[in-house]
Parts: sequence; C-alpha cells; structure tokens
Amino acid sequence: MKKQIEQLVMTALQQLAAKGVIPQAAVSRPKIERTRDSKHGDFATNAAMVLAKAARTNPRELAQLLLDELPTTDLLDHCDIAGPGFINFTLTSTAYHRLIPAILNLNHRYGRSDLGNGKRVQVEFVSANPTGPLHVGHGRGAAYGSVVADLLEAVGFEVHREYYVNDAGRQMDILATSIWLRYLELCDETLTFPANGYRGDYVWDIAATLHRDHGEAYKQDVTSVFEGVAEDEPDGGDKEAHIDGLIERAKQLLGDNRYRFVFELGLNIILDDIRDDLSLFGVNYDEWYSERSLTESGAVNQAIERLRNNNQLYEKEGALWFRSTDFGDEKDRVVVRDNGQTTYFASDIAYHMDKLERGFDRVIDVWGADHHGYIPRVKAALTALGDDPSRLDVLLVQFAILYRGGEKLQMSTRSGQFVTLRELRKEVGADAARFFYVMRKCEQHMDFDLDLAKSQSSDNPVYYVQYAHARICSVFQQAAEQQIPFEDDPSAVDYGRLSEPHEQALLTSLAKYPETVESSALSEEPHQLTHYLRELANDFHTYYNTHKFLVEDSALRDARLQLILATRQVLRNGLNLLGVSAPEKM
RNA sequence: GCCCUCGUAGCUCAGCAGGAUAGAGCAAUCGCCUCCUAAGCGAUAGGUCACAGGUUCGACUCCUGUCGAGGGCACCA
Repeated sequence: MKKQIEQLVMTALQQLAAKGVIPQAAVSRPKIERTRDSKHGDFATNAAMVLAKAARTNPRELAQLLLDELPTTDLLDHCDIAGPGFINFTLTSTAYHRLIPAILNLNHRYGRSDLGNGKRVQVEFVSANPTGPLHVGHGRGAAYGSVVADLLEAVGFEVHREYYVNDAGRQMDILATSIWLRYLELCDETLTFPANGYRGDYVWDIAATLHRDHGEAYKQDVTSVFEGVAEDEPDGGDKEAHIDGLIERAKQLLGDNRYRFVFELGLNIILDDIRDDLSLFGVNYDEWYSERSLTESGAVNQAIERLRNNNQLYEKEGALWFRSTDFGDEKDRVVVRDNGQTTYFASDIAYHMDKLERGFDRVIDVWGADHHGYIPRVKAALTALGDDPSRLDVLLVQFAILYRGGEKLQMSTRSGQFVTLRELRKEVGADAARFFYVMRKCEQHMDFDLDLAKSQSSDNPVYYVQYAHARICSVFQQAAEQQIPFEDDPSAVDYGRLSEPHEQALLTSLAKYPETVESSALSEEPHQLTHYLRELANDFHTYYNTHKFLVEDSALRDARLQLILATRQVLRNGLNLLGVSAPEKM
C-alpha cells in the first residue's frame, strides 16, 4: 500500500518538475509515512515542506499544486493538506477490503518480497569457542542472528548462515589439558586442579568418556605432570604460566598422537553438543567453518603475505606487526608472535578475506558487545588487503543479564557457574526464550526475567501473541463442531459488511505487516516485528471481546471469518519469522 | 586516561532516515465471563524524554560538553 502511494506522489512530482514548478534535481523518492493519528488519514508525506524552498513558494501552496497533479485512483478516498504543509492520504475502504483475499491467496508468502534481489548475504553468528556448552549470553546472539538471517531471506536476499569454529589456539589447549587432568583424577590420582583450567561438570563428563573407553591408556604419574611447572596463582605464582606449563607437559608426556586424541575428543563432544543445542533452539547453519582449516590450507600465510606485499607489516621485538594505525586503529597489532605462532587476529584476517572472496555482496558478523574494540582492526586489515570494508557490517549484541526472583545471576564459563542455553530452554521453553531475546534492540542492555518468561500469564508477551492465534483456530473449531457453514472462497465475500472501527483497526494492522518485515530486515531490528505482533494480537483480542464472529447473519459472518483467517495467517507468518511456534490450542 | 554503547512513566522497553497533543507492557486502582478459550477486554492514574548549550520553521531524534550505567583498550581466543 505504502509503495502504491509513493508511486502516485512520485508521478505528481515528475509532473511538477516537467512544468518547471520545482527543479528537476529536487525530485527524489518521496518520504511516505504512516500517520500517528488516524484523524490524519492513513499516510502522510512531508514532500511539500521539503521542496518548498526549491520551489520558492510556501509549503501549503506547493502541497496544493502537488495534489492537482496526483493521478486519479480508486485507492484514495481523499487527500488533504494539514498543519504546516503535510499532505494526508486517506484510503478507500475497498482498498483495505481487497487486502483480505490478497493475504489469503499469498498465504505464507504474504509479507515476503524480492527487495534483496537475490543478493548474497552471509550472516555469521554465535561462533562461541567450543570450550564448553553455550550459555545464555550466546543465546541472545543465536536468537538475534538467526532471526536477522530469516528476515533478510524473507525480503529476497540469498542468505548463508555460518558458525566460525575456533578449533585452534590456546583456549582449546587449556580445555584438552583440563580434560586430561580430570581423567587423571578418575584414575585415582590426586592433584590440585589449576585455577585457570575449565572446571565445568562437562569436563568431568568428557574425562569419564575417555576413561570408560580407554581405561588407563592415558595415565601418567602426577608428579611427572606437575614437577617443575611454574607455581599456580593460589600458591603465589602466575596462573597463566602455570596452565601453559601444564599444557606443555601434557603434550610432552602424551606425545603428539595421544594429546591430539584428547584434544579432538573434547572438541567433538562439545561441538556436537553445541550443534544439538542450537538445533533444538531452532537455529541452523549452512556451514561450520573451521579456524584450523585456515591454517592448514595456507590461507593465514597467504593473508600475511598479501599484507607484507602491500608493505603493511614490520618486525619489532621479534614479532611481526600490522600497521593498523594507518587505517584508524588505535595501535598496531601483532600477527605473528615472537615464538613464530600466528595470532588469532591473523586467522581472523584470513577468515574475513576469505568471506569477501567467496563472493558475498554483504557480510554480517554478529558479535558480543565485548568484541567491539575488535571492529577497527578487522576493517583496517580488509582495507590494507585492498578489499572493501564497507561490505562488512558488525552487529554488536549487548549482554543479557538474567534475573530470577529479582536477583541478578552471575556467570562465568571458566568457573563452571553459569546458566546454559540448554537449561534456559528447559526452564522457559524455546519459544519464550527466542521471543524474549529478540524483543529488545540488540544494542540495548537487556534484563532477562526468568520468572516472567516462564509465567503462563498475561504478563508474558509470547503467550499473548500465540493466544491470539489459538483463539482464531478455536473459532473455526467451534464452527465445525456446531456445523456452522461459511463461504470458504475469500474472493466471493462481501467485505462491505466490515464497518466496525475494530475491523478497520485490524485491517490497518494487517496492511502494515509487509512494511514491518521490510523495515525489520533492512535495519536488522527483529524487535520491530515482535512489537508489531503484539499490536496485531491486541487488535484481535479487542475485536474478539466486543464482537461475535459466528453470528446469524451469514454475509456478515463470512466477512468476519475471512478477516480473522487473514489475521491468523499474518500472526503465523510473523511468528514463523521469529522461529516461534503458532499453536492451534493453548 | 582513551574508545564504543546506552540514559524516555515506579519497573522493563518502543518511538522507524528531525515533523503535527511523547507510546506500550508490567506493577497500582476500578470495572467486564448463563456469551466463539478471562493465557482475554475496558477505564483511571503516572513523564521539565539525565543535565546544559548549539544547529532550524521545528529536536526525544542531529552536534558539542557535563554527569551516570555497562563494555573495551593483550605477542588470550
């Protein structure tokens, strides 16, 4: 609807330009907005106010000239000039009535568009280190990323969903070593677990698997493990040096193959768990991209070479540095350490280079807010490599703070004290969790109230929307049980019978759906859709409470039933985009 | 110290590229089920949009500064 008005105004503007009223250069896509107040009609434009200066006339006069040039259409009931020079458009009721069969014919396609023109977009999200189960902080990124991906797909982009697996690096070595130490404990060895090791129960579980399947094949004498290793922090030493020493010792004592085996065992079990967890949360990927594969394929070295050839690297204190300050970063960054190992940043340069080279028109990274300082250096690297950094957009997701019984819950992966995404799902359900996560703007710090998400009451917005859907289903259930007939061809119904204000309100909301999806998708703001669905559900509940649908008057009944069928379709489409179920019964 | 994000009703948040009288939901008070699911609906009350300047016809929205909250400033990943 909005598009149609936009075209009408555009035509009028071109006419005005042709007549020399306004300069040709001033003609641009007019801004058409929904009015806030229905007294001002359905849509409004400020075009006359914007162009008044260029036309050397006052806004209200220009508005009149514009209206004179507006093509005739059965879409518009009337237009008027208001306030300082707004033009208000009021649609005809037929324009709205035509919407019902249109929605029902389009079915699940109502709200989808081809705006994206099949452009390829990659969305990378979650990408948590596989050193433990996902926690509720990752949940927000998961819900947000997957809804953004689905929204972009709905408006016609070709979307590629990807998880970057950090399967290399020190954190993974710490995990492998933690598993091995727990294994030794299961072999009845006594030891002091390192302060910096991973202490979660899942580490015990993996160690138990190793012990069960391989007995004592990986056992070593504990004194040989700890002897000569730097003191741990509680003993007055450095916890980093201590854990690094233990990693070295593990590699030494187990040998390459056996160490590798423990490492892989941990990685695979945890990754399988993450995959399973996300899938149950309704989050699926096209690709799990391994960090290690970048090193193995030589991509990391290639990226470093390319930077070197572009004269962006220099050596200092035995390490190789990238001149990221030349591209706006606050300090230069190391890509190869003095021990010859490439840094995580080097992998990330290679990864982002690879992303752009895979031919995506746009690359979106969904990161936790704690990574924001990382953006300038990645963009710097892309610029230095001669790529276009504007093709990369980083969306930052703020932390979610969990509350239970009004108390803030603390969490930390290392200490093993956290609420996992799995626990959250079990406690509040995937539907409520997803809806809650996505209800807030991503850059907004979020308070996640567990009690509220769990409550099956009016306080809970998820149930509110789902309930509207179930209620509509129930009406048709009733019609079937009472054998009340109704016309099932939406185009054979007289919608002129829909004259109640509640019906008009509902129709207006239904018409807004495509605009909402488009705007949500383009601004990467799923919360717009959740708010919309709440309003739509509210329009329906209000209507439901004041009017009966299964009335005697069959023509009126037909019109009302088709209207709520269209409503059900939109609720369903919207919930589906959020990855939330639309139950028939509640 | 520097950088990023945020600061709207008692609480949690909307306010879409500046536009016509600031919006919801909780919580509070008062109403509505012999009637298609009361997980619902209606009504009342509640706000110098953190503060101070600036930009203009017009600022919650843009710019600068102050204050406050969170996060980031590794040869960790």
